[in-house]
Amino acid sequence: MSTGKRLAKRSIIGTRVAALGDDGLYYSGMIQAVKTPAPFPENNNCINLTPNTRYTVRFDSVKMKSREYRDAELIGPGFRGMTGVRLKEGQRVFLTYNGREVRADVKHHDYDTDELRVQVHSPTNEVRLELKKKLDEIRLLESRKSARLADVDTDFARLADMAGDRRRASATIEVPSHHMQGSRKRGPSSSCDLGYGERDDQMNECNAALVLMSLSCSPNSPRPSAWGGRSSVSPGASSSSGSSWRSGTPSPPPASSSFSDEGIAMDYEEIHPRKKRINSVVFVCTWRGCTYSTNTCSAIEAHIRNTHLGPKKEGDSDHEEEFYYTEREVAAPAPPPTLSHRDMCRPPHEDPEYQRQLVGSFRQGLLSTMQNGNARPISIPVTHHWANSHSPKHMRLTAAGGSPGSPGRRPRSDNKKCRKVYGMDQRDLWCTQCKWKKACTRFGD
DNA sequence: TATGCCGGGGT
DNA sequence: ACCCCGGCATA
Repeated sequence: MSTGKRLAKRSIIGTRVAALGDDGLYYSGMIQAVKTPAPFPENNNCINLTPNTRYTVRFDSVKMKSREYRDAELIGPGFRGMTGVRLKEGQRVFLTYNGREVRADVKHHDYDTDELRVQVHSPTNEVRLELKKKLDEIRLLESRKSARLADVDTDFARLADMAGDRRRASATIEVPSHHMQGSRKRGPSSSCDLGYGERDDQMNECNAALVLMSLSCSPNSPRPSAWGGRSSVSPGASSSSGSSWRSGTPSPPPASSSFSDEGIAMDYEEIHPRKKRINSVVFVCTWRGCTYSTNTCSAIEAHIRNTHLGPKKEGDSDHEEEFYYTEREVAAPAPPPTLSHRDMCRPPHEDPEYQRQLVGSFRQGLLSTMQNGNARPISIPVTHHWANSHSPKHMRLTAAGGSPGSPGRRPRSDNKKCRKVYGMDQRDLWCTQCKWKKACTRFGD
């Protein structure tokens, strides 16, 4: 279950970002690799604040070579926002116009007022209109959903396709929802052996799911045979929504932004037993009946393009391939001792755990200073807001460090919690989670 | 024993 | 999503 405490530590690999090219323009791409320099010893709080982490960015444009960047150089979810960014003339940007995302080119950027003149490529008429926009109204990354919608001319063709063959392929992204639908109860121990036998395709989906499950399980770990068991399957699996089932499913986000203020919090809890260590990524083709997998993104995209989608129209870079593969982290047989936590979590400033620690220490500092009677202004650490509606393609669910021996339950922290701080009589001051007897979100542990 | 919070249930 | 609570683990 998703509680405020249980926060996703997803890998940022696959996150879409924009980065500066040699010509001074920003280009979109995705994080392909993270290089963390020698980890600080025993810094296991996920606040490995080394500034030297390098992110390899693979650009969408084939003309651009992959390059390494520091996090401060990247623009995207988990990295810096648009504030302070200076855009040159000719910069390709995206903005919402008449309720849909449109492409535009920067004509002029006034660095003082952060106002831009942009020329919009309207999908519906050929007239190129110029708009004045504020910097925070524009994005460097296109949102996948809108991009498909905005791309009207190809979209109809695609819709037609969707009705036919290709739709079947997408159907593998969805999840069979029969007996679980509407029920909050966990399913029976095996979701594959009840009511599915008569339908081949559903069976295949189950098999595919099993394959994917086994891909993400360590060979040493117990097989996920007890699917209904307490910790094998996320409770989210019982939801009728397919996308929560397969976190890697690169389907477009249902809403423009699904991020809550509790962080980009997802159910990461107990998708797998906690002890699992994950150290490499494979890209698995999700095309129906295809089991192709490879370890490079470009290879899987080439496979999908060549084998399943067929040649693309020239100049068409809709990244349709992305819909037909998923990224899986594969567990290593032995835990790699060198892997830094940083590789598996978002940049520290975005990590809610880290933020909570900051807030927690801030609050406690505040309390103690108030008790000492010499309160002084304290600046609250603020993380910038990512205005782009784009959500990263691959939300990875990763096991937490978890206490050994007692999986599923974290040791009680000694920190003051709302109950202690405010007392029962000021219960209305408690954080919501405390009120609900959930893990306190106000005072970090 | 008091507290923290997980898991589950109700609306 | 929001709210409630039984019950377990732990300080």
